[in-house]
Amino acid sequence: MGRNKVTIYDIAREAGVSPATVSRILKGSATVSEEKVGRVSELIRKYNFHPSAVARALSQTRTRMIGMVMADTGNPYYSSVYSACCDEAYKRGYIPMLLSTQSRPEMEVSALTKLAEQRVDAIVICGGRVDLIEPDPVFTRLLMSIRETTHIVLGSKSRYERIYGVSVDHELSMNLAMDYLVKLGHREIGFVYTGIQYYGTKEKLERFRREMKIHGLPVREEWLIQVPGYDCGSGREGIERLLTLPQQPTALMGINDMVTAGMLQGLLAHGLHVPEDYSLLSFDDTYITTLTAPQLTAVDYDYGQYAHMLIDTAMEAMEEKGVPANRFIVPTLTVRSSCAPFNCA
Amino acid sequence: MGRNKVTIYDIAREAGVSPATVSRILKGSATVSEEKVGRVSELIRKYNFHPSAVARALSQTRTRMIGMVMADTGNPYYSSVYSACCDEAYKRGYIPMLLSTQSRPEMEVSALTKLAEQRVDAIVICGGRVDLIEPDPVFTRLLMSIRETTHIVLGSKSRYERIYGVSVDHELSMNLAMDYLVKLGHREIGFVYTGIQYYGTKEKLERFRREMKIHGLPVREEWLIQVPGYDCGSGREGIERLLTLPQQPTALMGINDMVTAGMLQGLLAHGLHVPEDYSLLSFDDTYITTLTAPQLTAVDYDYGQYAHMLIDTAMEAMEEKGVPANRFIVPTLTVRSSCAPFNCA
DNA sequence: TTGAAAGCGCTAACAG
DNA sequence: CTGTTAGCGCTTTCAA
Repeated sequence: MGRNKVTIYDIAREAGVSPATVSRILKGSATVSEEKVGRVSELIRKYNFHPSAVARALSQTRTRMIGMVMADTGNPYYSSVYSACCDEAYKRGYIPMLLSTQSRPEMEVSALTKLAEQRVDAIVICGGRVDLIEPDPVFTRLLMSIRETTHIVLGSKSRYERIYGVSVDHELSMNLAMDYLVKLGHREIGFVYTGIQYYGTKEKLERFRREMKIHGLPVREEWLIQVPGYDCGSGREGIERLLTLPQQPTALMGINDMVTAGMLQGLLAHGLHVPEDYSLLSFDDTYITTLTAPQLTAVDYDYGQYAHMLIDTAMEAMEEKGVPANRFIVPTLTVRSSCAPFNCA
Repeated sequence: MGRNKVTIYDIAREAGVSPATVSRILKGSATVSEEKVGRVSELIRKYNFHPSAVARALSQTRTRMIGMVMADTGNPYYSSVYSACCDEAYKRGYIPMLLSTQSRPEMEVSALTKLAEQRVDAIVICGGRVDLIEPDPVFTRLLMSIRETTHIVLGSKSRYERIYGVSVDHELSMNLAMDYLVKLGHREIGFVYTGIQYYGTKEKLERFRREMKIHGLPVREEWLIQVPGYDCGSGREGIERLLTLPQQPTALMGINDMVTAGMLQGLLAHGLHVPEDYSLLSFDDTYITTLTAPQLTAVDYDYGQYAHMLIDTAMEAMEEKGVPANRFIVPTLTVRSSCAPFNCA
């Protein structure tokens, strides 16, 4: 099977032209006579000829593929980013090659290596070790070596020369969340989080403390609850721990939609009501927020815009334009039904 | 950038050996002297040399890539299948190239065309027009033409010669669901569904009617509610329509997890309780089922096994083994908290 | 407007 | 065990 692939040589021979002419017709160079275009086009159709992207890539020393390394395609956050990036890449005539590392750090190395071998024209990395506050030296070295031959764009802040970053503004995200809750009258606010080793969490936590101070509210350390993962079960666990405390906040934030959905489950399981007993606010605003009852109010990133900037940055890097090292996307707040005003008795 | 890529020629020259020797070392053919292996390996490390998969593919006329066309990577069903397929492909030394068609039929054509041009060794197609009961002639023709050069495996039943299928057993799924509900004492069962143009839905519906008859239960047509999409909003809409009816079933099934989550929302919004007032049962059992409160009881497909069979079938097809045209994966039922026994008064 | 010919970077006989 | 050589299928000067 497939051994008998037809090539431009076959087409050329049968059409009585040179392979070069077939090649020209394939890419639509106008410098070919109508007549030959017709003959060749017909043969292309007749044989269902699909020119080999492999041969073309070898010859042009570029693949028109853009590699993507994502921490976890099962996570709706990443799958949203990915979907949007696909659209953007297609629009520009590129095809995305996604490698998911399934949250396993060692797979980041193999993913990057594979993409380098595939000679993708650029690599977009979202999540994983690039987000670590404490950079991993081995991984950094790999990144540096690949950067010599392939353009790299991170879906987070870049601290590296000649590696670009497009990042959510985590601090502004927290601001939005806090402002909203405070405006609703909440003065006692808790936060269920995970991943302090990552920038996103660290920045949110720091901004949380700062904003509390600005608003003249006391930070209650026991309401800052660290859980093991970004999943639903972690959210439930957070609530279990919270509910053992003698005093309770009136509003709670969860680090992402899954954790917050878990928190909601936990509260409901205890016969508590949202938003009557607790206001709940989430970060990311993936479709998860619309699946729960009540639906979750969440800080929202425009994934379309995010993807656009990611791919644009990659394109500009390839065109050797002067690209700014870091770009940020501005979060907004999408209000649904999980938060209510708090009126102190 | 990247123009100065190092090749096996550079390595060979500097090591004082032939390119062929470098090539042998790269793939680990044992027939090279220790000494040369050492010298070459060192240079490979020194230059961070990554052999070009493009050149290799051209030379071997195979890419070791397996293409995947998925209807909607945002849908957790497909992202689960994809993740599992990634693992399976990696294990076998293949790398997956995913193209999402974002549920737009016209993108199926471009996705297949691109994968054919990329010369992937096999293509796995999940969802989209291949699942249509009424096959699309244009699409079928494309499929037939690609099948001449590339092995194709469908994530559903295949009706085509030399195209293989790995499919969920939809009829058995419905059986499992019905048996469970009937065993709980439900006699009045409704079904919110969409996609009658697809096999999966048609088979479920037919089996639903048949099972009702077998159990001696009357089918109430007004409880078979067709909604516009596979999303949460459709589920809510289904419930709205159901609640206008004079009589109500005691148990409801939703065509997938999103629809069922929407149904749950709809019921809760009306002050109804699950499972006390209505039992709710879903199909697919993606992680969505664990995000709602109560968590959803659902018919479960083993995605790991599904992916395994999909990729295995592709491998066997490539090895020209005698592959059975269609294989099925056997569903199971995962019981959570959305169904309760029904005791007629 | 067209064709010849030299690559692109690797692999795989085939000799030696 | 190792080197030479001829592709793999397309693009791209360079001439004509």
